[in-house]
Amino acid sequence: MAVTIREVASAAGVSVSTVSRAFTAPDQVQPTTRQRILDAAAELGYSPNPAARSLRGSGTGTLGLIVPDIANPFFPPIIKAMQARARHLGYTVLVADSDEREADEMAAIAAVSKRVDGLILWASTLTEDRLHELAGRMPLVVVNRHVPGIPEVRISLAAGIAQAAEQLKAYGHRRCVFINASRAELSRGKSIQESFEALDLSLSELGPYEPRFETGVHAATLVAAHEATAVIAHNDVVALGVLHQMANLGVSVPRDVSVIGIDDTLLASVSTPSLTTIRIDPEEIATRAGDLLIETIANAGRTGPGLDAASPIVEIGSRLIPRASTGPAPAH
Amino acid sequence: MAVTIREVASAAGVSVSTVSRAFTAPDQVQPTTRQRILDAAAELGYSPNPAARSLRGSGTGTLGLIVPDIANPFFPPIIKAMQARARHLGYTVLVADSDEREADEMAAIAAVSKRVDGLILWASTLTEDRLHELAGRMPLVVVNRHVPGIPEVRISLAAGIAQAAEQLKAYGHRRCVFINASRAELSRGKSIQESFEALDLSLSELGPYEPRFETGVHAATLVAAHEATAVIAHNDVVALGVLHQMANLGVSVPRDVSVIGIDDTLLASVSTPSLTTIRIDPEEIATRAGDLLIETIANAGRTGPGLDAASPIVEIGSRLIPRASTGPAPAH
DNA sequence: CTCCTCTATGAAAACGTTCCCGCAATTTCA
DNA sequence: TGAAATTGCGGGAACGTTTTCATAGAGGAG
Repeated sequence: MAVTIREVASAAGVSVSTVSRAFTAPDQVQPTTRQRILDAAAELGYSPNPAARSLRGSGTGTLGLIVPDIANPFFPPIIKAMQARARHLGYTVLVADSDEREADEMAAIAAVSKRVDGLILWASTLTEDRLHELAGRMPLVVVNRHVPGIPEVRISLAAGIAQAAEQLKAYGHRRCVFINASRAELSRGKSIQESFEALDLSLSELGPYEPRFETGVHAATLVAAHEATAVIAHNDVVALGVLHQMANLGVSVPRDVSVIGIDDTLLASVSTPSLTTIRIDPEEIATRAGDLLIETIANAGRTGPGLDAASPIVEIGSRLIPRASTGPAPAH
Repeated sequence: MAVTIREVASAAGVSVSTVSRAFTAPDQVQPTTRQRILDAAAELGYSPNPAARSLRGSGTGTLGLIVPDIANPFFPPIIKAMQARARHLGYTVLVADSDEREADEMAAIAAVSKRVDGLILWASTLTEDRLHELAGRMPLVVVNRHVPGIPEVRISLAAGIAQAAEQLKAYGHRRCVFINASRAELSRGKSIQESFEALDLSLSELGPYEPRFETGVHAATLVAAHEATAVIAHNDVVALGVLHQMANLGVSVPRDVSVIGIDDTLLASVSTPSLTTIRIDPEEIATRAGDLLIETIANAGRTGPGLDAASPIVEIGSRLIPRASTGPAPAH
């Protein structure tokens, strides 16, 4: 039914080998011949069948991306950016989500693993052993997870947190609250606590909770008890919960209390007041993770799997996006 | 490198044909033999290679979904639901976005078309001719687009709009404003205008604009001039723009003005005040569209392409989700 | 003029399945 | 009990590529 390489070959008066080469190794075929082939292909509407292509062993041309939750507003821009990057590099991206459950993640991996050349696992729930085993079978990149020997992209909130502390300090805040729902990026390196202490700001930690809107609602009522004038939330959704409850309590943001989110999702820019937040650039993370995977794939082909030198770690920074939910601390 | 059907065959002491049958037509092989094969396969960690499988002609086991914009918060829940549904039915979903530009949509289609058994095109920008041509080459389902002869899922906002009108009427509103940024679902059937007129409510239309937050900000300032006490926005993002600007203007929602969004995205439930909106169930639409495509694929295999009787149209309803952004009209 | 080295091309194997045929053994029916 | 139908399985072609190997011709060096 579909037009095959053979038809192109006979239309151009060459063998199938030459047609194949005209596409995959254009400089191995004489310019005039190549042009004739390309013309014939265009005329017939030919494009190579990826199934046949990958069967013969040259990879699938597809990258797998497993995220915890596609519907979490943090991920769609990342998916979009990775698609764009991958398409630019001649790859397709196959996305699946794990629902943050190990069983579902395994199922997702099983479903895509044979269709892709490599996998990006975001905040994987798998054990270290399983990840190593998987890495032995196919190129792997983990994000927001550290496993020795596996290439990794890590997000560092340090810069963003430091800037948040600087801003709050400059605004005259003294006592702050952090609503914790366990972000892997925060458990590493200089902790949020240290960043605040360095500026002589007190920081109380609430939680750990689940990263939900209701968590913010709940935590907001506790802020007063801590005599705090600023809140940093686990992410934008939680921060919006805080905003919501503050409004209910008749507490004005930012006049009485300042609120800071994390992620800079769409939510942050469309809330009222617009939300000061710590941005993690989706394009950067998508590009770096995608490129790292492609590099890992190339290396696997070259040196064989398992034989990795120091597996690379790339770090993504963050920065504060000041908006309307932060302002001067109320005069005491 | 990977374990093939041949190794399973020799491990189980049968031919490759039998192993193949054990997986694809289990009732054609004797139970004891089948079990032996399944055991051997499990032991070796065998799973069939999709590339080889699709090469031989039995489809790719993948559904293609092209949406205008992955990062639009309306789509991620739909993508997620379709993935879940498809996995349940033994399919994988390959998602791409068109950025609402014809050229990009063509590129996206070209990139995925050879890898999928069929395509779901959401609000396609392609011409009717192109769509017909495409439908001749592969199973196709369009959503939010009407093309004679092509299976279609359409969203009807009629019920939701009617309920919105009912609620506003009951709350005592008289004059309303609709912020238009061209929704295909509204241009069909009983128009929004008619729904309101039927309840003796006046409705002024603003726009058409772009469906952006800033559109809501802009439109909000115009509401007072229309002496309206209720606003229906093109979607939730625009509605949040309205909320934002109303707050700026010192207009209280819902005390002075009621606001209604469309889509019931995450935004609606986490805004302050929470947003009354018209919900389109993502699970329903994903399930119906996915099932329709699978059905279309099955029919194409049976009767050959192009030979379609009446191509089915399935309609998805909508309903009002009352939240805190609507309330009694202010006493005049 | 001969031999050698390239370069451009073709022939054919291989990739891992599925599925059509064919064969034997078993069951069914008269 | 014999013929016919059915069942369970194996052999092998086919799917559309890529890639290795071989070959023919073109040049270049001696």
